[in-house]
Amino acid sequence: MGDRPAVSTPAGRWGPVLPLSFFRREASIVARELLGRYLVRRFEGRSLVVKIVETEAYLGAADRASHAWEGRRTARTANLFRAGGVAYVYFIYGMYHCLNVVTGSSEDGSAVLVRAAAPVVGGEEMAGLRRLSRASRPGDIAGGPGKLCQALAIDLALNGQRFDRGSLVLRAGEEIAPDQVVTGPRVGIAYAGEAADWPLRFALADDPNVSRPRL
DNA sequence: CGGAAGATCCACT
DNA sequence: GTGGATCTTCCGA
Repeated sequence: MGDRPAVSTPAGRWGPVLPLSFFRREASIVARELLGRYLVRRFEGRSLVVKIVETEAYLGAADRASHAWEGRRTARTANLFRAGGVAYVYFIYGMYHCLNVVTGSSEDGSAVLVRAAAPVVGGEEMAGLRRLSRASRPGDIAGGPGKLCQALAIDLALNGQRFDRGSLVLRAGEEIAPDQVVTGPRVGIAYAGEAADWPLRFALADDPNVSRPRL
């Protein structure tokens, strides 16, 4: 708790922009502290805003579930090995993208997957980007990593972008009390052996936008 | 150079 | 609950 960097720059509408120092810490700490933050996407002249409600930490070379497992460095994962504060976006299952926030120091390959968020501004436009005529249930807009990227028009064009400037910015948002956070094993990584059980998934308790399986 | 698998989502039974 | 969509990425041969 005492290791949170000061975020006292002049506040914009959704709180101050998170400084690069916020990201350059251990991935599980950043994953927990990203809950309640606002992700502001500038797209075609408008702002789309969501509040992060679910994250997962990926620890790098020692984590079999991580794309940086055993230090793997490929064209795809290059941005994972940069210093914290940039985006790592990848394409999966032939049709979806996933958004990661790179954490820690350069070379350690750690990151946080942004799994789910609550719509705050631009719900109508996000529903359109998702190709939903209307959102019928909570979580339809951004209740999963693939949905979130569709809703915010995130694709490989944003790979490597900084989160403290540009068209995808993280702002301080709300302070989340520790008893509002629930933890569990990560989703979709059963192949990862011992790492599959590590409690690196974080979510806001009882938030309807959290993806399945519920924590 | 081929093939298998994937940090997902949706429709259908 | 199950399977199909869809294609990049990566590893092994």
